Amino acid sequence: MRESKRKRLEAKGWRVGGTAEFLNLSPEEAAYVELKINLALKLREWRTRRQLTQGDLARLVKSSQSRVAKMEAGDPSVSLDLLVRTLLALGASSREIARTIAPPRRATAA
Amino acid sequence: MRESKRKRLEAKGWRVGGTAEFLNLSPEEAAYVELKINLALKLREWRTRRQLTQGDLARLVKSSQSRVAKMEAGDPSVSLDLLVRTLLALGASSREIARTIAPPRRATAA
DNA sequence: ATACTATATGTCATTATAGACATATCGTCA
DNA sequence: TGACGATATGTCTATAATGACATATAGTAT
Repeated sequence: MRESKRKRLEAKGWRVGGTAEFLNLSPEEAAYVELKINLALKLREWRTRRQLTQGDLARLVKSSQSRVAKMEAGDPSVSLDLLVRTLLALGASSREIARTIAPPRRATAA
Repeated sequence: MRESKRKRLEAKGWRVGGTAEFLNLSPEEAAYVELKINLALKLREWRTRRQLTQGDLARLVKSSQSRVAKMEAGDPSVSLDLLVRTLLALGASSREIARTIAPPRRATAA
């Protein structure tokens, strides 16, 4: 991506709720990493809900356990493409992905 | 990504409404390309709305005119990452991106 | 403690995507 | 017609992301 140094740092110190504005990120950079982190969290949620190990999922999407771990960790080396493709492979719909990226106003809440 | 041959074909013959199921794509592959195409269309919409040429936008996001053209054409060589980053750079919000990926139920409609 | 299973982390060679540049195509205006 | 501005398309080298593998670190049993 653009500057992998920064990314490396970002993804290290993240905290679940209200994620990444404590570093000197431009608004759109922050939005971008938040978006990725939300997808990452959702991915783990889906995988565990479906009772799959990282290895299982890796086989399912023809990747590797380590890459799945990195996806779920929001590692800067994983692309949106891979995250989205993997979520789709897990059965997520476009709408569910959209909701993950940004919940609609007044969501019914799970 | 996975099979660039296919992708090459996909992105060629696309039609705006109800996009890509006329090729032998798996459901999730289809969802993935639809998602990209929707973002591509939105990108052009935002750029033209803001009265920017592809060259202007390219400078804005430190890319090149040709890459912007490819983004808007849904070229398989452009990543979700680039599309999303560019939309964010144009001022789109996560919610707007989410709505582009999948409109919420019963949208108020523009 | 050891052994086993799941997950995390680091590295590497291969592959995909990047920006850049040339050039073709299109539209419009003189 | 030709010239100009915008967009499209093809190709290049450089860079980033990929799967694979090794290995470290939980966690949970016995």
